[in-house]
Amino acid sequence: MRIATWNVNNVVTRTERLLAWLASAQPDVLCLQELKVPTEQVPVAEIEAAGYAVAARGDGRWNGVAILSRVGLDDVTYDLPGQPEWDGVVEPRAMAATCGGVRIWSLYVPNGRTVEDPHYAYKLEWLAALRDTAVAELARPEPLAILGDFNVAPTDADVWDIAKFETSTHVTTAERAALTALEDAGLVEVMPRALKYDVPFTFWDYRQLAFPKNTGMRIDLVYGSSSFAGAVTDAYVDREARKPGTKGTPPPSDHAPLVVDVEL
DNA sequence: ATGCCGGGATGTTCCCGA
Repeated sequence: MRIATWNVNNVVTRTERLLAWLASAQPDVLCLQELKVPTEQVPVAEIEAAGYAVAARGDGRWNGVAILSRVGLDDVTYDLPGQPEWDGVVEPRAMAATCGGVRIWSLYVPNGRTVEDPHYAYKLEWLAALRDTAVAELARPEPLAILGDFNVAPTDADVWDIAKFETSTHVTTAERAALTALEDAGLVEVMPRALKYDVPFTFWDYRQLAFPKNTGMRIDLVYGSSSFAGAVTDAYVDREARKPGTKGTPPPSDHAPLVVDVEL
């Protein structure tokens, strides 16, 4: 079974790339983030024509998550229990489904912006709610996988130059402690291998030639229950999907897909 | 050269992303 996660940075702009990637990578389940369109604009017909059931929720401008599956899509739930609000709204940043016997979460963790910004406190509250959710989900009988854009680099090696992040979010002690709390709850991180360079970055900014210079970050992560993590046979970042297309075609997302193979 | 950001609405400029 092949399970993947991809922050697509607008699912309408990226529909053609999404369909091409489904055809080439052949995932059984794909978690998407940053749909950036209202739920009704998600290209459900095109995705279904490609052989996938889809459940999605978007809010129109930012956020938005989806799960695509060709191995069943059951018990779909939206939002974290106790998910904090932003500006009075529970944003569409988390959803779960049971696919092929695996309980799967698609997550888009808040960015945080700067450590002084209220968005950063929101991010930490959000990660605390995620930890509580993980505890509850680990009590379920199925193998559990939590995939998505965590907006946290687990170690200093997971950004291209830690010296550039002295005052930044994504690398703070508090954010990393939130990841450690997930592990303390019983989750295990599934580490992808690098297909090029030493660190399997998953994000490269659109600006300043970040992709060709490989000034990237590893912020899209996969955590699994021990039953899931123990069944992983391979995991990698598909850098090919981050490359620009031919002239005149839509640009890539700024994130690359993260692919996990499991034999359960 | 993979090559100097991209997407959206608040719209012809600004906010956001990480």
